[in-house]
Amino acid sequence: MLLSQTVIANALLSSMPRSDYVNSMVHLELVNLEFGDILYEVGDTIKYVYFPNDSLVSLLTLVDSHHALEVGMVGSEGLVGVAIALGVKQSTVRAMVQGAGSAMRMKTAHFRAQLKQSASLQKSVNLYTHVLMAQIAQTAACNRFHQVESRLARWLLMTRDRVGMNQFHLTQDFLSDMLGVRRVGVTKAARALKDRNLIDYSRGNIDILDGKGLEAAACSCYKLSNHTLPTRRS
Amino acid sequence: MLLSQTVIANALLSSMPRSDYVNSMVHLELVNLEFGDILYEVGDTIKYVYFPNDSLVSLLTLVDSHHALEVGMVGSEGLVGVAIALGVKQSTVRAMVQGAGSAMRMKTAHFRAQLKQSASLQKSVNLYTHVLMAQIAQTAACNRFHQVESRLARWLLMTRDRVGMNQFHLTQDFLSDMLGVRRVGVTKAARALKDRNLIDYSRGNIDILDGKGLEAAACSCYKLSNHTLPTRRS
DNA sequence: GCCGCTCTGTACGGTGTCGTACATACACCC
DNA sequence: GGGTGTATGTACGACACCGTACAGAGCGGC
Repeated sequence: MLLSQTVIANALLSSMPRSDYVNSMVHLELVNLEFGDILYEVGDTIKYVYFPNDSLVSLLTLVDSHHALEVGMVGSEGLVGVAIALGVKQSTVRAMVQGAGSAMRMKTAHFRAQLKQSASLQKSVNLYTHVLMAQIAQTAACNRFHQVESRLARWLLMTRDRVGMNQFHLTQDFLSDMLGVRRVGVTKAARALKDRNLIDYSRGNIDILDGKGLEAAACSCYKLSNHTLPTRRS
Repeated sequence: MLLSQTVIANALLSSMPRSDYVNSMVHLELVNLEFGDILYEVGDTIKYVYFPNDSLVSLLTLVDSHHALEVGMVGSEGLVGVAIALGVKQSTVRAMVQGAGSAMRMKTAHFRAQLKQSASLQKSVNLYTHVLMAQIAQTAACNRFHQVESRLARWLLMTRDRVGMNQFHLTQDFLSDMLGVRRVGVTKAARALKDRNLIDYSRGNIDILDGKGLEAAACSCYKLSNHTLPTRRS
C-alpha cells in the first residue's frame, strides 16, 4: 500500500498508538494541496477533514463580503475541520491553502467513527481544538492593538515555524487579506522590515534573513500563540 | 434539596434528559456571581465550570498587560470553562462577571466525569464550544474592520439578548475594556447613539430605547454571531 | 527583444482612533 | 446642603491606516 511508504508528518496522526493508527490508515487518503485551493467556503458542508503534512492552511473570516481576515493557521501540528469533532457539519470559516504541500484527508463519517474508537485521537484532537481556540482569541486581540509591521513579522514567523523553512512564496496582495489591511499597508510594513535586513523578498519570494531580529520586531503575541506548538523551531 | 426549587435557566443543563440530569444535580452548586468577580485569571487552574442562569460572563484576552479585549460573552446559553471539556486545565483567558446573577457551578473533576456519563451533555457542550469558537472568530474580524459606534451597538444588543432586559448597568470605563478602545472613544460612540434616541444612559444605567434602530446601527456581525443563540429574542 | 501581466513602490488627502488633560454633571453621605 | 467621588463630556495634536490612483520593476511568452 502506498500509504505505508508515505511520510506522515502530521503530529495528530503520528502521535496515535500503532494499533489505533492501523485502523485509521485505511481511511486516510494522501492528497496534494495547491496554493489557493479552497477546502471549505463559509457555510459549506465539511466532506473531509485534512491533516496537513508539509502544507499550510489558513482559516479566514469574511466580513461584509469584501474584507478577509485570517483567524487561524493550520500546519502539521493540527487538522482542518475541527468543527466535525464538535458535532458540527458546516464550516464557519473559509479554509484556504496558503502553502502548497501534501496532507492526509479522511471522510467526515470515517473521522467521526475513528474518534469514537480511538481515545488517543479524541484526546489529541480536543487538545488541538483548544490550541486553535486560544490562537484565534490571541489573534483577535493582536489585530486590535498591534500595528501592521509587528503583525506582519509575527505572521511570517508563524508561517516559517509551520513550513519549517526560511523561504516561502506569498505575495503582498495575499498577505493583505491575511492581516486584514490594504495591500499598500503590507508594502510599507514589508519595506520597513527589509530595510532593517530582517527579511528579503521579490515578487512573492520571501526570505527570512534574521529570525531573531524578526522576533524582536514581532509583537508579544508571537511567543504566546506558539508556546503550544509542538514542532517548535529553536 | 434546595436545588430542586431553583430555576435552572441554563440551556446546557436544562436540555439534559432527566436521568442524566439527576446524576449531575448532586454535583451542582448554586452560586451568586457579583459584578466584577474574576472566575479565572489567565493561566489559572480551572477549579469550577460555571453554567450561568441569569448572570453574564465576559471572556477577555489581555495584551501587553494593560490592554484588555473581550473575545467572548457567556450567558445562560453556554458555560464558562469549555477548556476542561477539551482536556485542558488552565484558562487562556480572563473570565469576569459582567452581569450579576446566579449560576450553577460544578467542580472540574465532577464535570469531566459527567461528560463521560452523559452523551447528551457531551454533545451540547461540544456544540457550545463550536458556537463560542465561531463567536470569537467573528469578534476578531469585527474588531478589525468595524468602528467603535457599530461595535458598541452590537455589544449592547448581545448583552440585552443574554440578560433578557433592555436595561443594565455598565460604565463607559468598563465598556472601554470590552471593546478595546479608550474610555473617551466609548463616550463619543455612546453619545452618538443617544443623540439618535437609540439608547439612553446615565452614570452606568443603560437603557435600550429602540432595539430595531440599534440593530440597524450595529454591524452585520450582530446577526451572524447570534444566529446560533438558542434564547433568541424577537 | 518586445509585449503583457503581475508584483511592488510612491503619493495624496481624509478620517478614525490614540494619549492625555481637564471640565462638567450626577449621586451619595455626613 | 455642601463636599466627595465617580461618571461623563470636551478639547487637541499626533499618527496609523484608509481608499484610490498611478508609476516602476521583474518575469514569462511569442
